[in-house]
Amino acid sequence: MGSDASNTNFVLMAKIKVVIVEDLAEVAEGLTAFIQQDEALQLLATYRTAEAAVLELPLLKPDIVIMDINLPGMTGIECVRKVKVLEPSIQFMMFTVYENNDQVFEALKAGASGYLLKKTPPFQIIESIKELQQGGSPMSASIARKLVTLFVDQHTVKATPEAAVLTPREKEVLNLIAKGLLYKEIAEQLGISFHTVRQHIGKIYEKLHVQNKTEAINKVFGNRVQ
Amino acid sequence: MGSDASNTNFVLMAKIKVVIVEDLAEVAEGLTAFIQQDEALQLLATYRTAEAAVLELPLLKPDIVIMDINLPGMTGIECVRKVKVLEPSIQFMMFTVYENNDQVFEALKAGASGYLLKKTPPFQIIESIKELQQGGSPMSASIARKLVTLFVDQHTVKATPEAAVLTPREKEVLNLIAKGLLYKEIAEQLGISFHTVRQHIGKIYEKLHVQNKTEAINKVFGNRVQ
DNA sequence: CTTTTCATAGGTCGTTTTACCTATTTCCAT
DNA sequence: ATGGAAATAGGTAAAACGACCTATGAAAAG
Repeated sequence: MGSDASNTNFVLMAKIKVVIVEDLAEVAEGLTAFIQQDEALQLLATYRTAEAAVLELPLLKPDIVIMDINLPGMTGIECVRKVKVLEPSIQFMMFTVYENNDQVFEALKAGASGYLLKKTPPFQIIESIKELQQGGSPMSASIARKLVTLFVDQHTVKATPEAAVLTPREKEVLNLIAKGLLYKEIAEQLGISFHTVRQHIGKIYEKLHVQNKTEAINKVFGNRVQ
Repeated sequence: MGSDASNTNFVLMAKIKVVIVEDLAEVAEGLTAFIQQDEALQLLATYRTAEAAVLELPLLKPDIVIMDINLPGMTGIECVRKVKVLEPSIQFMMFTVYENNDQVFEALKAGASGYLLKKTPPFQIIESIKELQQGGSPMSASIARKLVTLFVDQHTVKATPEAAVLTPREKEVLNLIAKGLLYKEIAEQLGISFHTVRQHIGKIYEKLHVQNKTEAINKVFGNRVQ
């Protein structure tokens, strides 16, 4: 490996192969300039649409793709999803002006690993490309906060007004519901009657303002489904 | 607000009040130097132990605490947990050489918002303090990757042998079940009949070897209950 | 060209869940 | 000691669910 680097003793490793997918010419040109300035990076191509990228990326097999989200036609997120199943080794860095919660989470689920805002200073963009190549998930601090908040919400029994009202016994019952037990099984496990279980569950639903098991579980344990 | 900045037209906002909790003298001194060099930051104090910090932080009320994790006696994580309940407005930046998964997640659950590795270059540490103050969650790219990986694992239908058997339509139905929708609501949403929904769900249960909604959700999405 | 799978639609029947009631005992706080 | 909530137990009835069937058209696999 590294035979293409034999004519220079400066670059010891192969250059990081980068592709840009961005419809705005100015943004694409700006990125291009920064990338071309860096010895460790090699810009392979720039696409204006997700449709073009979907066709070409699996053939080009770059290391890193800088992907705009709001593209005409297919979104950048959809593009990541499609390419990622074909070539999971390609790393995607989302690049957008917006920091909409759902977009962030959708992009990550689609297979993106990095998420930068367009206001990120150029030197940090370059730095982030290298971090992404090394297996990191570089992201703007405000984006990271969204992930942290979600994580914390999911791993703490919510201290929301609603959940806080549940009595210890009710929380106990709710935990057993979440395990998938039937009313009669919960009754047996807790050594109380079937009717009492129903009574507890009714109170839980009332306090949480929900109508069924699944909603209650989603409400008290962080909701992991969109 | 800002009366203490009236004698200079350079600093428009109050300085960011920083505290360091770190037992290693060299590390603490290094951090101190960087912080004191920056006009926007003000170092209030440095503590050598978590025990001392727990007592003093609620009184000092700094904006930001740079917190080492591996302290003698009480850990930095435990310290964050204790102080955070008393003064939730204090923002904690974990600062450690290790990037152990559990430690990262425990620190975030305890209430930390930022997480830097000690190898982070000084200018980035300073930058991160400011980002934390502005409500972001600055973290090293490798730390962020841990969060992203966990998030993706939790929000994708598991690649278990069982779940892999589900058809695209079945996965779609399962996602709607997980949201707490009724059969008739799923039918409406997908534009198919109530009977077809039952048919899909029956097949899902059969393939997953489960008997009801909750078990199916627990099986395919990571188990949220202990 | 046949077989299988998928997605669709339907029926029946028993079980489970949920809503809406009443009621008793205990314990805690005013 | 009285009022309130928590935990217990029960009844009734409707809605939702799940098991077990059949069946058809399209698409994929053989």
